[in-house]
Amino acid sequence: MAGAASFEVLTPPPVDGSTRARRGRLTLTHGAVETPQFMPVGTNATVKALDPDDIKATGASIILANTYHLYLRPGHERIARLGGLHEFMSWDRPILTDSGGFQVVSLGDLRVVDEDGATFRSHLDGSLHRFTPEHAIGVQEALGSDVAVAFDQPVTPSSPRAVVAEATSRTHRWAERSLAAHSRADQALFGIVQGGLEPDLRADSTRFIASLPFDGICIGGLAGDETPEQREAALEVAVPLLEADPRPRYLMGLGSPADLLEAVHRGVDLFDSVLPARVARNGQVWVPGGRLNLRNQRFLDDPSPVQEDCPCILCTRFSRAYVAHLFRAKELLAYRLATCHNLTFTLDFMARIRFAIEAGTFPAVVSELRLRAGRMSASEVAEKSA
RNA sequence: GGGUAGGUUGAGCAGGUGGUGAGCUCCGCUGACUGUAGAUCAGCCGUCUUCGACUGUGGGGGUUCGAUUCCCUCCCUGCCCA
Repeated sequence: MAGAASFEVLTPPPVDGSTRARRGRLTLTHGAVETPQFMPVGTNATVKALDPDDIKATGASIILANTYHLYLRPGHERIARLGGLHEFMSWDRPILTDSGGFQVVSLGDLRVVDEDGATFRSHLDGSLHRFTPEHAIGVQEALGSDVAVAFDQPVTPSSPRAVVAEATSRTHRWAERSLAAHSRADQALFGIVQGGLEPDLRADSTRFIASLPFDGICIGGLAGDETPEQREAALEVAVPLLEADPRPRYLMGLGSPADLLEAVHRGVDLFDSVLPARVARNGQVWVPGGRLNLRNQRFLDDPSPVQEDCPCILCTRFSRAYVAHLFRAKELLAYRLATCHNLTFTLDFMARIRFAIEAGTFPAVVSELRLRAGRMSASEVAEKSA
């Protein structure tokens, strides 16, 4: 193992099997991350609309940046010359870089995958760029993130079994190459499990990735077009195989409070997603029990805060009416305020989860947390807990 | 007063020189968003009994089988000249 990360389970799951939720601490070069934890996404070395003080105020202890985007612009070598990613973006806490693997699926027609790597046509100017596992690791070492991630080939969860099988086995070969290419001693390296929604492929992939000396295990290829039930089933295949594994489990790409809760319940430690920030920029905010669309007419005359007990700048200083006005006027402050709120809500939700795990009350309060997250209706929660 | 260009669904426009104008962009309404090609996208946006029907091109009148189009008249607006 690279040795740049240590993970300690502070509160293991209860022996009665009522939950796999666990409380841990991941220590990285730039600081400790209390788990379960959510990582806001800052693809272009910025969490859109926020400055570093804003990000800290949300409670974030680690953020995610993107290898592919920063390679294209402004260039990883330039960032290295300028002192590395932390210095460049003035963020002194941990950073995890995604390898660019996600762009293999998200860029769709702009890329071609072969055994050696992926060729992208830049979404910025159409130029051609080649990503291999070795290159993705080299770029991440230049960026100097706390955690680098192996280059993988995710596929849409609903893909045919043959497609999933091929991408998964290729991801395994790329995992070994990523490990072999990695040399930076102050940077951890996580490997990525694939396997789609096929239980046997998911299990095989989990065993294979776990057999390699990574510092953490990413569960990839989800947060796509699968249903929550399918996703949870995939987790119930993968996580038990990692039960005795000493490393953190990171479910890539999840997002909504309800999804985070269900995944923690099934043993996941780390998350990232653009969802809270994107939803915020598009005018909607999370509140206990659901979400509000601030562009709705009814908020124009609403003097109340978005959420009574929220410590964020939006809720403590402004009314729903004000931010509703800002969204209509397309004022830049709207995006900042709403993003601050949704990230604060998400990170506060994770803090509540951690508190409950520590207190040993997590199984007892899952229903209450589901209600807060807004996935189930009040009656559904009552029914489930009855 | 004379000349001239115009008056199209909340706003701004397109189109239409005799054969059924509901087309665009804003605005407005609602929804979606999950390892960010996203401060984006989608649906709706005259009325109704909504797989359809009706109404609508400044007002009134005329010609015609049929008028947004041609004729008369009036009203309103911009610009130019007095």
